[in-house]
Amino acid sequence: MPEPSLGILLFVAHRELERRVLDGVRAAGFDVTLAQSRVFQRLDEGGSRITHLAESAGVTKQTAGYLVDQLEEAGFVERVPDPSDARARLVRVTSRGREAVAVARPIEAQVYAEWAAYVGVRDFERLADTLARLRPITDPYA
Amino acid sequence: MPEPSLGILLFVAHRELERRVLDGVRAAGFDVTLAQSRVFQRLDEGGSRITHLAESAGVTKQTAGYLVDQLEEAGFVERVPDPSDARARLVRVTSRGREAVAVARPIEAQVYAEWAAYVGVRDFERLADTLARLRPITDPYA
DNA sequence: GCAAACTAGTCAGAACTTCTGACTATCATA
DNA sequence: TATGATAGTCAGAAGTTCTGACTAGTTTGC
Repeated sequence: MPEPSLGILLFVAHRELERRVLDGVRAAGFDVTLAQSRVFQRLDEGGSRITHLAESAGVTKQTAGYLVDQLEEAGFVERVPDPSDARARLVRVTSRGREAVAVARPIEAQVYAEWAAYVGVRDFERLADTLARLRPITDPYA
Repeated sequence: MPEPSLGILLFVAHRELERRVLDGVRAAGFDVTLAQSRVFQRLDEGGSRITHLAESAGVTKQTAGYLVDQLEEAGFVERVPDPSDARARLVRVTSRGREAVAVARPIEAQVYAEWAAYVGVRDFERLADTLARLRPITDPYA
């Protein structure tokens, strides 16, 4: 058992990355909360259903619906009918949402660059690769 | 920029580990919430101050105090005076708290074993090692 | 076809978590 | 010993998430 536990290490790394990106996006004038960003991040290019977003983000569909309401009101996403199923609606990123992504990406890349410089590019890439290979068993709703 | 992003990979790995351990601890009859467990995990052997717990868990000290109240009521921790500072009190794990830890540890180890088997022991150990080396810049309150 | 079971999403209400701001008690310092 | 800093709590509000019940639309099996 490593000390500190791998759990804490995963947690603090994720929290730091999330904090940096969210701070930057907010500083650029996009008013997003942590919970909103976690749903927003998981939107697929072609749009996602609420139920899928909920599973993917690990919250109930009521919660996902509530957060999508907020994102919609802020103009970051829109709901459109799902042509393949009249019960469902697709949540899609709007152009304003894409502007926020355009701010977030370079900040994320900057953090990765700092981490890679700190532990070495090779080890950083191995870290990302191993986590990606682990994903099938860590994220059943990938 | 990897796809999916490293942020999501860190998140899902942490969430899966946390879920497994928390499910197991609850199944053993210890009624703990996610927020409580996150504070509890960060207790030092000799006891921790509320302010330190708050910084380490990334919440305000009011929130940490509130969660410690709950943990105290459930019997997992106790508050004792800090001999070195009469303003402060130390939050310490009780014997009941230690029982919960005794349930959590093997579950955690089991998850690690599964992950190591899935990606290979060497890569798993590298993952843990790289995250540990990254910690100084991901966790200023280590 | 059509009734039964299932799925997508919402509504209502409660519980939990977290925050801001203000406050008391104690400590450190000059 | 006055001044500013620190540990922690209290009060109140906001944000997040849950359980349970519900409507509308889809799929399946007879």
